[in-house]
Amino acid sequence: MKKSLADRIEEYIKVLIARSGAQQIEIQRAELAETFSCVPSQVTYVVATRFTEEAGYLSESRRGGKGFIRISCCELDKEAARESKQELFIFIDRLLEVEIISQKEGEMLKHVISKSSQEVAPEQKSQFFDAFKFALADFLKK
Amino acid sequence: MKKSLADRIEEYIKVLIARSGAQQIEIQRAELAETFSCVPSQVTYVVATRFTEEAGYLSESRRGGKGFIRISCCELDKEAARESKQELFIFIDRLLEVEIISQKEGEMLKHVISKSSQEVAPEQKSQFFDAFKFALADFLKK
DNA sequence: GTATTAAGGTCAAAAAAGGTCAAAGAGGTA
DNA sequence: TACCTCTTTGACCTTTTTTGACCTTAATAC
Repeated sequence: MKKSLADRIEEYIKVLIARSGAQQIEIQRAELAETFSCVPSQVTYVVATRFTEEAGYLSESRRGGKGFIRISCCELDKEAARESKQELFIFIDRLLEVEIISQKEGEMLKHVISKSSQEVAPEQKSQFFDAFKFALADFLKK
Repeated sequence: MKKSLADRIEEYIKVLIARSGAQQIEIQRAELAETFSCVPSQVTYVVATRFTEEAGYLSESRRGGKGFIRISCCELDKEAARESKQELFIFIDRLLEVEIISQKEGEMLKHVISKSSQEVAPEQKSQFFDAFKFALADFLKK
């Protein structure tokens, strides 16, 4: 199969990560776009579709002067956190199925969990999600 | 990461604080600007955006002869967390009053917030509560 | 006391990134 | 062919940084 532009950019970024030794790299969106002679939003597309949390990556960015896109290849902590979060979401889905909570409540919980967990330090996320699940179960028991 | 001027000034100030041993330093705005060959207001910008209360700092200043900018690294984490949590709960109460959420939803939120926040590091609790409040507001807007 | 000088503050414009979203294109597949 | 999914593009938006002109306040000199 012929590689698409997106595929080639993805590969390039992966090489950068591998080379860096660290588990984190920073790229300039415009610069990378220049390298591949494409529009900057193409880079955004690649990062959004290929360097997802599901795929084991985390991406952050900053706009303005000396802005950047940081892609980190997450370690065990992050993997554990991902699993705990997923477990929690599955738990919520089950609560929905059996109608212990409403659709709206389920969405609300997922939303606030996702957003607020961003403020929790990586190494504590897993515990955080577990505690949330426990607290939710605990509450509903009553 | 390509550091912006603001980043470098921030770093420099943090080193000054670390070196000083004390939890308070005083800088001359013009002098610092000179060091980094930038306009003085750049220093004001850095102090205003990076050494905020939220970030655990307090800044004061005096104009005129013998003027200075004093930055103290405050130990108000706990107090801030307490306040943020209270603010969040008051927000939830208001949502209850105007019936945007149900009694059950309000209790559920408070319960999971209290329990899960126990897993969040002290210095991040305040941000966590704020983020939760924001996420909740954000969710309900939609 | 008043004038001068030596600080720091404000605010808005310009510049420098990255983000969003929808439309158009490409490639497969029933 | 019709349809669907993934990719590519571009116009427009938001955020963050940098700069500079102008304002305010405090100490000191007269």
